[in-house]
Amino acid sequence: MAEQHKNKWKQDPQAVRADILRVATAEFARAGLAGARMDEIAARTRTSKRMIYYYFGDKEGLYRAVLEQAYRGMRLGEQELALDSLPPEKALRALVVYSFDHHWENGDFIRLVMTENMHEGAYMEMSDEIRALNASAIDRVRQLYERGRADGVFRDGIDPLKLHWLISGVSFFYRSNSATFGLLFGQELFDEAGRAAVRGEVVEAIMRYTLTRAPGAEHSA
Amino acid sequence: MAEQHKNKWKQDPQAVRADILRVATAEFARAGLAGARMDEIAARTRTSKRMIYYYFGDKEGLYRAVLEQAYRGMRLGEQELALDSLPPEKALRALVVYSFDHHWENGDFIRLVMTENMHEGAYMEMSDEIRALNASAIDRVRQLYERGRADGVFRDGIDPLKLHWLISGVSFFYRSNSATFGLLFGQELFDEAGRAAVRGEVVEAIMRYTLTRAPGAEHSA
Amino acid sequence: MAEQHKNKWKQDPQAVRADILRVATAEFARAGLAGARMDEIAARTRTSKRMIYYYFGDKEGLYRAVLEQAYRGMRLGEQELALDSLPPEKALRALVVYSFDHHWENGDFIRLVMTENMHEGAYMEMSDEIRALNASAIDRVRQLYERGRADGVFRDGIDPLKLHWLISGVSFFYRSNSATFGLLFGQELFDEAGRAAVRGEVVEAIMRYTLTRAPGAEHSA
Amino acid sequence: MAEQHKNKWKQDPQAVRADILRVATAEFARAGLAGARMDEIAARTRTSKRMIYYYFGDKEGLYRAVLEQAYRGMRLGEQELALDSLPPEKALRALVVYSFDHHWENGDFIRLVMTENMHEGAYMEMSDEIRALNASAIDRVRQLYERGRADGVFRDGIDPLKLHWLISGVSFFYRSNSATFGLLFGQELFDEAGRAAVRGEVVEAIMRYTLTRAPGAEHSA
DNA sequence: TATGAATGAGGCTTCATTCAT
DNA sequence: AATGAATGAAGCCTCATTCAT
Repeated sequence: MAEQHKNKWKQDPQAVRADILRVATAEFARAGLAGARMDEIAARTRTSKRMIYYYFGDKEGLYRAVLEQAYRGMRLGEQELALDSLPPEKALRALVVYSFDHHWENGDFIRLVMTENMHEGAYMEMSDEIRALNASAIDRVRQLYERGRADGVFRDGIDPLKLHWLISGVSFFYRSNSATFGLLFGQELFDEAGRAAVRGEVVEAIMRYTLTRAPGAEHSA
Repeated sequence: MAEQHKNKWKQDPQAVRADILRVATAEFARAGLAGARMDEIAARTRTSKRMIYYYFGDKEGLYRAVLEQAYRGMRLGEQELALDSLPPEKALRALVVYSFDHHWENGDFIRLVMTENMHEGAYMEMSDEIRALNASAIDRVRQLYERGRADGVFRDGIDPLKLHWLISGVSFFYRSNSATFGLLFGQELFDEAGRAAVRGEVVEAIMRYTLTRAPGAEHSA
Repeated sequence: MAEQHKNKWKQDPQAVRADILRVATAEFARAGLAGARMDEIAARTRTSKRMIYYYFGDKEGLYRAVLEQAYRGMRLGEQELALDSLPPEKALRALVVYSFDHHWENGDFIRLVMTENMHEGAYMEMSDEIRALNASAIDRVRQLYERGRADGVFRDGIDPLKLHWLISGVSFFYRSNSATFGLLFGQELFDEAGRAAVRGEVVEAIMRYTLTRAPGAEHSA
Repeated sequence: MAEQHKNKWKQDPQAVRADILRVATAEFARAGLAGARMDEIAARTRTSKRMIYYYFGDKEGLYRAVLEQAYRGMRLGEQELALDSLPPEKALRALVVYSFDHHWENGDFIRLVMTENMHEGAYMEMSDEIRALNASAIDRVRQLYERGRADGVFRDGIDPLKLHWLISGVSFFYRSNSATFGLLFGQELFDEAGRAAVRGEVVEAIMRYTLTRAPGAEHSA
């Protein structure tokens, strides 16, 4: 009776795998690869420690599976954003806003990527899937940029890859370094209002970087 | 042979402390707090494991000392940059270039800050010194911005704190996430030429964000 | 040869636990909490050091388990003494004799209690079980005393708790301080004959403390 | 200036020794031989760790010195009690009361003797001085008893050594086991009122054990 | 006589992983 | 497919003690 929550779904390998991955994601995100504890994961799982090894081989195998799923989830989320139906400038604004918020809301993903970077990308390197997933990300930016340049809204000479890098970078950094930056320069940058303000400036910066004329000119005209 | 370099300079506490910190910085930067190995640090030191505990108490105490020294070194380095003697626009360009390069060259610092963010800034929070060190960083940007605004080169309405955040953010991210970003989108972004190109775009973005008129106008005139 | 007795009975948790407790009891009794060595315990066990931590968590957890078992064993032993079938005076004599001998024969228990008192009872305080066990001990004395008082053999005004304390005290002290007392005043007090003599005097003292008339009067009459 | 309390009395070996012994007594009493920490002692001393080794050789040497001093102090205290000027019965009452209170007030001594008994008296055995000190203790009881027996107040057949043992035992036990006994049977036995009550019963028990007639008869007559 | 620095040996505990059923 | 028991290797830390000055 005290164990009633264990083994609810015997004979459902997919569910067991998903359960383990859910718990492991939280644990690896919390503590990194070295800091994560297999015991902790097993304890929070609906199944036993033995099953983790059965399904994932070892700690690194589990970590890799977690990383892959995290990237998959992140990229899938991005696809819900329909940029093609918007005019280029609005689409770019939407993309930046989305990127900024999406990163903020996915702290576990951020922390897994930080972890992975601490390991010099060694585990991501093993995963063909992750690279395939990201190829499309850059395409979206490229198409958007080309569309805007054709319209004359976006200036020439911008490398879509660097534009993507810039947008990702500030979005990522805002979340990844919120702890230290908040401590050093004030938590106000990271509360509800501060986040809106920073996001506004990020959009401003990206638009000024991209647009032919200064942003806001459309309003003054 | 493995022990040949032990105990060369007995009875020099400052040197011993410095030696330990040097080695520990590399190890914590390499593997994070959980992944670092006291044995590894001790082995690479001119002294013994016992002395590490003698001087720093425990692993966390050593980590804290490493973190403090890393911030100290980073901020001290920044002060060699003389911005006041340059006109605002050139000074800002110099600041961005310096920030970008300085972060790139200090990978250990970057990785320690990543580690610290994985720990939600828990150890930095204990250090009054670190906060004191960083207070001046923001002042430099503020003074520069005010100077440029007075001259009319910089537009109104920019928050120096957010400007500092933006510059730090892209500089930090370029290094912190070079592994994963390079894997996903090509290592060319991070080789010598790529770095120059990215740096150029970063300067461009910051200048466009800040200047009253579009950057490069000075050249075309 | 040193390892020949390892792992004879795999997969029998109760036996493993019991084995560990048996060895740990001897070690903690020998050297106290600080002086006991986990390595020593592990070495004398049929299992490994790792299993001690598996079952008992840490050194203090093991010590607590040892302490609880020691009290349990001591109190269980006492229950084999049937006092109700004897007339009060004889029952009290039997109780004192039993207490005196029982303490003497259980040196490990004595030393564990000494250890616990060195720690101000900190570990016993955590154990509800130990307190429950001892509640009955005082009841037995109370019932015996009431019976004797009803018969007029025991004088009025005695607090059963203090009577219990007195009996326990001398019984405990005879064993706990035999080393120092024997060194200072002669080992003869603690050899076979000396023990019988002291026990006789202890009984005499308790009876004189309790009886309405002087003890031995029954013989002279 | 931060160190002003160190080294106040350079060149006064006796004071330094006394200072070390004072601190070490508290530490060994607190934690026993194995649990005591040389660092802790050194830190609380007005001198340095090196001096402890200089004066006492090693930890065991220091412990022995502490033990000897503790016994010396205890026996010296006892000599202030003038029994010869009192009639035997009153003298015995005074002796019991004194023993009970004196033990209670000297918790450090009690704990050192407990410690020594955990070590089977191994260190006391090395000290001729301690044995010499205690020889006189038994003499005092013997003389008192003989005096009382000559008067007819004390009954025949009592062994002064056992009488001494009995008095010491209950006095010692009351203090040594107050933690566990208090936890098991209530702390009231050990508060101010409880202590007075227990002391009264201890006196009662010893008097009933010793006197020819029942105690209190003198009052009723 | 005095001190801060240094040390080797050993202490407790934790980890990812595997075994027996 | 599943579990509780078991494990070896290695982790961090503390101890009494001694050295260099």
